[in-house]
Amino acid sequence: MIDSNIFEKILKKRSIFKNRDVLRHSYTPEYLPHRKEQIEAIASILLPALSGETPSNILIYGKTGTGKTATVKFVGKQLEEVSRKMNVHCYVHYLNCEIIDTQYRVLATLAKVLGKNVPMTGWPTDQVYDELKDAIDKRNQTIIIVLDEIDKLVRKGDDVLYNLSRINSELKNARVSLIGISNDLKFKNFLDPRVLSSLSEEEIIFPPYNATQLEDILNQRAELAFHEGVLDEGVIPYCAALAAQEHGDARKALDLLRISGEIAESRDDRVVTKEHVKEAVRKMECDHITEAVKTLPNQSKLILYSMIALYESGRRKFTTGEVYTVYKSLCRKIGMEILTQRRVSDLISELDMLGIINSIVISKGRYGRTREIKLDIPVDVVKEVILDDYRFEMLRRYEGGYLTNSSLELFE
DNA sequence: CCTCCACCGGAAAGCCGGGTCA
DNA sequence: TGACCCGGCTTTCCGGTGGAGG
Repeated sequence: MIDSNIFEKILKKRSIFKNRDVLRHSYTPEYLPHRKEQIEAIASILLPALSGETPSNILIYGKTGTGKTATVKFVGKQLEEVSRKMNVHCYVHYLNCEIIDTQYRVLATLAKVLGKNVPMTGWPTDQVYDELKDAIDKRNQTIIIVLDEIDKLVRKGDDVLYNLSRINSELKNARVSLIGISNDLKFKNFLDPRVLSSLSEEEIIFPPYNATQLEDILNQRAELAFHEGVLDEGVIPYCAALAAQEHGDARKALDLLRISGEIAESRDDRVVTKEHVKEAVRKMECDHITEAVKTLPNQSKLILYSMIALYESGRRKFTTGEVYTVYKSLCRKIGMEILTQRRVSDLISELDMLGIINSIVISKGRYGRTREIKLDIPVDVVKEVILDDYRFEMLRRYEGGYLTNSSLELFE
């Protein structure tokens, strides 16, 4: 065929996405479907900011992908817009505490944003605090500080929250109010009661989206993200249904849609179908597991590897004891320290919690009570991930032979 | 109905690296 | 700087247990 005009080829390839960034979580859309109630609630709490009063602090809860961050950013943007028109000094500063995760960094970052020159390390904390106070108080303004993933901050002590929550009493001209966002309801328990009561003057809960709501969200984004007609009908409801089954996680739904599109694109398909979505689900699961396995501690990796060894010798179910015997012999072969069975048992339950393996405690009557372990993961992928670790390089030498010699006969 | 297997899983103490404070 | 503390990981010890087989 001579239809090999290079531009035509590229154009064809481009035919799926109009703008794929719309499907990323960093994107804040023009309007947020099904969050009217929360938007209005936040807006009415922040309203006093426009008339020079201090808005109440807000604590926001909700699982991942329920639109907390997007909503807050959205309302914040609108507030800044109006205040500019009204000639009021009112600013919203957003911090993600997963990245900025210590008292010092929070204060320093804020001070920097407000135009102070504070080094990111080195100063005593209270000096930074004073600088920050100074920066805030230099004119009549309202500063709203958004602390996303605030639970991450609390784990390392709640001094910042304590300081920030009473900063108002030390200011003459300016006002500060806080918005904390968390997906962990339990984090309140770790908080000093005084901080908690000041922080949670208002509480707003973001419920998970249901399938129909997710569908609306996806439709809205898909219109911007995809060229017309590339989505097979049923793709969006399918993605929505899958995500709704989990936690009503919009982030997941969007990921699903984007990855489906990417898969279709990479195969030069013109239309995204349900099949692509199914493929995307598989890919996401696989990526998730690979990631989890990569970050596993060494001992857990070796335990998992022992299970894979058993699996490859044809076994589909195994007990703690069997895994332990194989594990011990592998430890000896590669000269790793051998943990006790008690500990290994704990590590096995950890693997179970992570969803890498499936285990249940069953009783086999006379033959004891034990955990029955099953692997339902892409074994060869996981195996490669483990062997990729340089510390397990030497395991490759035993490939295929590890069970025939010493360990297998142990449980004959 | 009792036994007894092969492990479960709680409690507590030890070890270790890192951080804090006088 | 050394005494001390903290939290995570691991070991030790041990009581507990569902159900096949007698």
